[in-house]
Amino acid sequence: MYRVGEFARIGGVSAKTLRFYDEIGLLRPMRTDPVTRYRYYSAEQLIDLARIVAGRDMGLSLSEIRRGGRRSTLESARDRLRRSLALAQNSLHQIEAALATGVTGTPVMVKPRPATHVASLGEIVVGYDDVIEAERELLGLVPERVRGTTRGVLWHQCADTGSPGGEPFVEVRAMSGMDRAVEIKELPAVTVACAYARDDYEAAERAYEAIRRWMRVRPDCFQLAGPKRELCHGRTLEIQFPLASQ
Amino acid sequence: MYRVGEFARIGGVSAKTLRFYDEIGLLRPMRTDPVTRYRYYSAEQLIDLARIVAGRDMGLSLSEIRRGGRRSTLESARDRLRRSLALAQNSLHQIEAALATGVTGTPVMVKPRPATHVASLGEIVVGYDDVIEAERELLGLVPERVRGTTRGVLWHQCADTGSPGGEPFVEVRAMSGMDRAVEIKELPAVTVACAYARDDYEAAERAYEAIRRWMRVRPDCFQLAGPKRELCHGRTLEIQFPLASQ
DNA sequence: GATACTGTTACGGTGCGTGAGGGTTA
DNA sequence: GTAACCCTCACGCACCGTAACAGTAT
Repeated sequence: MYRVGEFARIGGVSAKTLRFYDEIGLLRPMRTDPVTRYRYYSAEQLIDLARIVAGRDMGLSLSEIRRGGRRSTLESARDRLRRSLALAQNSLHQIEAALATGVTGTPVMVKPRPATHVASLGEIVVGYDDVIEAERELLGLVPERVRGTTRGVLWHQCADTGSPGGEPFVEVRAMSGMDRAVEIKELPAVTVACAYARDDYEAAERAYEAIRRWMRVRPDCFQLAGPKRELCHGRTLEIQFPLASQ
Repeated sequence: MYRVGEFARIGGVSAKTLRFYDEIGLLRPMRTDPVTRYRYYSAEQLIDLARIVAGRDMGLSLSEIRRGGRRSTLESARDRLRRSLALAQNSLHQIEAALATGVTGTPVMVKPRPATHVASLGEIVVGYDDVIEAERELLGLVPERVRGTTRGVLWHQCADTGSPGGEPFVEVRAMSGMDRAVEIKELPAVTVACAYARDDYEAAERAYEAIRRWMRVRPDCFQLAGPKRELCHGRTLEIQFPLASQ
């Protein structure tokens, strides 16, 4: 019979851990002195402890260990581990990229975006002033009560000319009651890399450059998937690059 | 100005998270209505939120994020990530090995062992009965009051003959007062893979086989480093394979 | 008697998720 | 009026580490 301290030393865990396992009923000592409350463990219980520690090392939770080593448990734990491993890998990429490109840059974050219904004029215009004009026209055609809160510009890369074309859009909540000139389409759900800029040209350029650099550092992870989105939140601009994770 | 729900949707986090960040002072809303306690965020605060989320995605803790993106912070976070990545990789190996070799086998665990002083006869004997005999002799030569609680046998692999030789040992607490025939040596600190068996021959064989299989599945991680140890805890046998992590 | 154990209780840390129960806004 | 918001508690989770204070084994 061993007391906690020695049993802990032999088993390679802390006495505190053993007390905890006792408390939650995961590994009860063979005998507990009813007067002193001292815990006494038998040598055979080293086997039980080994099973627990082995499970812990495989990333199982204590309740999974308690349920015993069922195949399905192990499989779900494996999937969980794979996912968290991918996340950690990604974090490592991020951090190494940040260290490489300088710490103080514009922050770039990744987030999933749900699908949205938007209205647009259905045409792509080139040139800054024309985009502004098109936006004004669009807002005139979509009554305020059907508008959602999101509006901005989709920037298409014209494959032939190489010059970017803009397509202003507003989110809409209802699909009817619209002028015939506007076209309703769906912005598909997608994960985007995004950066913010205060609404001036230089800041916007810096944000674009930050995302471009961010993507250049991870060419193996992400590819651009679809037109870039420029969203307008009051005075703050949000630049989104849709990503296809690869 | 946005209320928490909409700000959360735009920023890609939950309203709960925003309330939490407010509570800990990480991201205070621009304005809080003193009567209703409603939180109101400005568009510019999306930039602050982006910095937080980007940091989180890099695996920084909230307090690290709060301290701002110092280079040293990022470097220590990177090291932390590398370590936890290695752990997770290892867990994944373990679990895949367990799935491959069958779930219900003898559990194998890894643990670090501190260095120990032991007494032995200084000779390696071959044959089960001879080992038993040598052990008896050793125990006769080491007085009980200097013995530690650990005793067992070191199994050396004789390179020439290929046949294993056993060397019984007992842990000692004092280095003096020993018969001249016994030799004091140090079992070095080492990480071991271990398995337990009830004290019969078949169970011991199964435990050996379990560790061998366990190591075969991970040839890239670990190599055998030194003589195997067989420890005797009452009726329970502990088999230890010293590992050199590679 | 000294020292090395052991006991219990309680709090802390990470980053929120999940209600419950009740006001507020459009 | 009625959704759809929002608020503040307060607890839960996973796995122990770390005191603090007091009794126990050798």
